[in-house]
Amino acid sequence: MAARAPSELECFVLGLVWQLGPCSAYALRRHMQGSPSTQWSASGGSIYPLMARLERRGLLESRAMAGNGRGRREYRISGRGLAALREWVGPPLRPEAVTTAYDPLRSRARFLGALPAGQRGAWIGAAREALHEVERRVRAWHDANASALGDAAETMTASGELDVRSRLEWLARLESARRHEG
Amino acid sequence: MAARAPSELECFVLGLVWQLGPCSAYALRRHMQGSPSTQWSASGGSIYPLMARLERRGLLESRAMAGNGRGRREYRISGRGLAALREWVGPPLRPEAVTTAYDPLRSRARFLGALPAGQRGAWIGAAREALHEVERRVRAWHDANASALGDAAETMTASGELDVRSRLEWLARLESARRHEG
DNA sequence: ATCCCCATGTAAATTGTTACATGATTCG
DNA sequence: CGAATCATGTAACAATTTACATGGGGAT
Repeated sequence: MAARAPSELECFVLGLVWQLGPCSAYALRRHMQGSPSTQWSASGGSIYPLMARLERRGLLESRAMAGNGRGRREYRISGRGLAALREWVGPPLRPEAVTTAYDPLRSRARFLGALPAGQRGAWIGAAREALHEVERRVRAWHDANASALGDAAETMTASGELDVRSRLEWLARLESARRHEG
Repeated sequence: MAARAPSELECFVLGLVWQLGPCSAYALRRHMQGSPSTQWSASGGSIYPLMARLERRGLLESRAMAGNGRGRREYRISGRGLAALREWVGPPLRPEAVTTAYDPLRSRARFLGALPAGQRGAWIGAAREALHEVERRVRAWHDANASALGDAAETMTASGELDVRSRLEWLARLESARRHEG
């Protein structure tokens, strides 16, 4: 009867509840949807059943919220929940797991050579422009949320500013590799 | 009766067939499994039905291979397949799509603060070690496959050497952000 | 009263994985 | 021949998304 290991999204939500403090499922969804660096859609179809599940397993606790809505509940992380979060974060990742599992930009860049030569530069330019747009959103989010989160490192990972910078460097290297061929 | 847009994995396989030239489904799987920068497991359960599907849709063509195995077939990309590949690669990605969609390392790093303070440095060290291991595999793969692929940029994106470098920089910045807190 | 937004929930479809089954070939 | 390996295929399962349904509250 070994309880199955929680999924990535389940642990991620657990982490968010830990980080944000007590909040409703709806507030958590809004937070995820508003963040510039989200890996999941935070759709109702995933979040509501997921949080109910986590409560049944004793990783979240909830109490009914006054005032608003249907069975509106406020969730907080339990002691067992924090332990589960640590069990998820802590163990070192295997080499296969430190490399990104799913990445549309890289997948496509890999076959850039299938495009007519004249289009490749424009493709890279458009990707850089999209990344700059993300950079702007990250800054805006950072300014709006810096106070709500903990330390600087936490804010940096939550906003995704680390990610954007890495990707811009990645793109620059790709461009320079392409340039050196003529 | 608009044919649905091919999935990411379907397009990725299309790209690989284009890049590798005519090959069997098995050879393609081996290539994917041997590559250090794979985003999919390349399991039989995904690849075989997928390539049969792509052929039914006219994006791949195949002919029976002599000699070996059951219905062993050699696939090549068709004209329509190349067009579909270009339609997938070409269009600029929206900002939401240039950011990685799924990333275990970043997900966990985001909640590093949930670990006891004394464990955080070790966690980052272990992640760096795992990335160095990937770096070694990338180099070995690069040396073994450089000749089989086209230009330098193609080899770099296929091996994932761009990715490892970016991630090591990402990790270094994370570490430095954590250090500046005490 | 009605309309719109907040908030929760459900059902179906999509996509991929794991585990297994099966057939052909090669090698001792 | 028998075992290991190459090669294809299937069936059950898991996770998430999309689209939809529903209910409560406030504003006009």
